This record gives sequence, structure tokens and C-alpha cells, in this order.
Amino acid sequence: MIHIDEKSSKPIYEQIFDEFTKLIVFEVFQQNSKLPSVRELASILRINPNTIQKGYKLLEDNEYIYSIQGKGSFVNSNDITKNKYKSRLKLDFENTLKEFLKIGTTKDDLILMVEDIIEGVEVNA
Amino acid sequence: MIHIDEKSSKPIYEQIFDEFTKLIVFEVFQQNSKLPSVRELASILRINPNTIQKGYKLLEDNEYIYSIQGKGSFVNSNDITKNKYKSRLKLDFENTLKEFLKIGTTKDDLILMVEDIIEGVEVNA
DNA sequence: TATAGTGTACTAGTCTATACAATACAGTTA
DNA sequence: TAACTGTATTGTATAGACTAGTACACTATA
Repeated sequence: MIHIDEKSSKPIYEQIFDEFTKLIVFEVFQQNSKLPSVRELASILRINPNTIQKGYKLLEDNEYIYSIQGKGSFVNSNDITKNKYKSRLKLDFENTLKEFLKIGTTKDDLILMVEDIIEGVEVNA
Repeated sequence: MIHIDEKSSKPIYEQIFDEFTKLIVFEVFQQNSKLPSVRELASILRINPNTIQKGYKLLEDNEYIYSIQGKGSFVNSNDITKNKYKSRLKLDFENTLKEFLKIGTTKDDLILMVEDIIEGVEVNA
């Protein structure tokens, strides 16, 4: 379900965040569904519970999940999570686009690039 | 000329890389022009020479500069540096686009987004 | 009520990457 | 020769990531 790369330079708790973000946004986890408990996931992945907790804390701070003491951690509403994710993506998109503009790439070039990339994805799909 | 943020979580040697990359790509440094020596820049920025060296090594590994022992470090040809930078940007662009497609954003939406962002930049310019 | 499971918090220790410090060597230039 | 370059090595200090152990408050259920 969740894949952690021990060799990655990215901290495990950030990987936890990334993995769950995708599962939530792609609706593998429906809204209000329960995430595995901190101790359970720690046991499955053979990672210290504190590290899992740190990842869950990050998810909660970013409003992807909410936690209730004694009950567990649950997925926030689809509206919230999808909008959060989309905002993050859009920010990335904007920054990259602005860099392209700085080095003189034209609007037409950029739109062509978008079309090329989409086409490439569709062919591989 | 170069700005280093001591408080940033990004390592100093990576900041050195990022700053010079931009100066080179935006042609503040012309091709074959000499970068400040390792010791000189270390003295100016009050940073350890080894850290500067590590940044220069990264620039050299990514073919933005070339170094000659006893002479100094120099900016590579504009063709090479600009292409390198563009490749990096394009990769970012592609990854973000693919994420958008995964969550069901359509081609038309994406092109609209590009146009909106460009318009926003032009207004602020 | 008792027990097991939940989130949460804290301290302490290990490990790794980053950065600094000091020194040395080899090549270039004047 | 002297002063400047890049490059390499060894050692030390520090911060962040991770582990380990423990503890407490809350919830659900038998």
C-alpha cells in the first residue's frame, strides 16, 4: 500500500506524507475513512512509531487528515484535499512557467510544449 | 552579487549552485568569463572555502562551468548552459503536468492556466 | 469497570550530512 | 621565486532524522 525508499535522501516522514497525499487525492482512501494507526503502520513498515506520527502530523497540518485522540486518524473531505493538492501543483506550475518566461520562451512555445507533453502521455496510456 | 540565506534548510553549497546557475543562464556572466576564486568568494561571503569548492564542483559536474588547476573556474558556452537549464525546467514542467492529468485536469484547462499565468506576469511586468 | 487500542508528548541516544578548520600539494602567472 | 589558482585530506562540531523507551489521556468494547 505504502512504499518507503530507505535509500532516498528524502526523510521517511516526508515520504509518508507524499504517499498518503496521493492515496487520498486519487481517492484510494475515501473521505472520513480511517488510516492505519500509528503503531500498526509502524509495525507493518518496520519504522519507529515516532516517525509515522511525524508524517501524520504533517498530513494534519496540511489538512489532508484529521486526528481524534483515542479514535484514530481520518481522511478529510474530498473537496478540501483535492483543492489543497491542486493549489500545491498550481504553485509549482506557476514557478516553472515564470522561469521559462525569464529565459525568453514565448507563449506559443509554452502551449506547444504542453500539447507535446500531453500527447506523449496519451500515447503511453 | 551572490546571496546566501544562512537560515535556509537548503545547504549552502546548493545555494551557491542555484545562484550561479541563474547568473550564468541570464548571462550576467558571459561565456568563458572567470568566476571568483574559491578562496576569494569564501572570503567575501565569509564561508568556508571547502563549501565553495563543493558548490563549484556541483556546477562543474552539471557542465555549467569548467575548472583549470592553477588558473580558475570559467563559464561554459552559452549553448551548453542554456540547454542544461532548459532541460531541467522542462523536466519539472513535465512532472507537474502529468500530476495535473492524473487528477483529471483537461488539456483545455491546462492551456487556459498557462495563458492566465502568462497574462498575470505581463501585467506585473 | 477493566482492558485494549487509539493519539500525543517527552527524553535520550545513534547516525549522517553539512559546514568549518587546518594543512598540504600541484599547476599557472608575473 | 612568490603569489595566486584548483584540489585533496583529515579532523571536529553541529543539526536533523531516526530509533528506543516510556508515559498519559481518551475511546470503544467485553
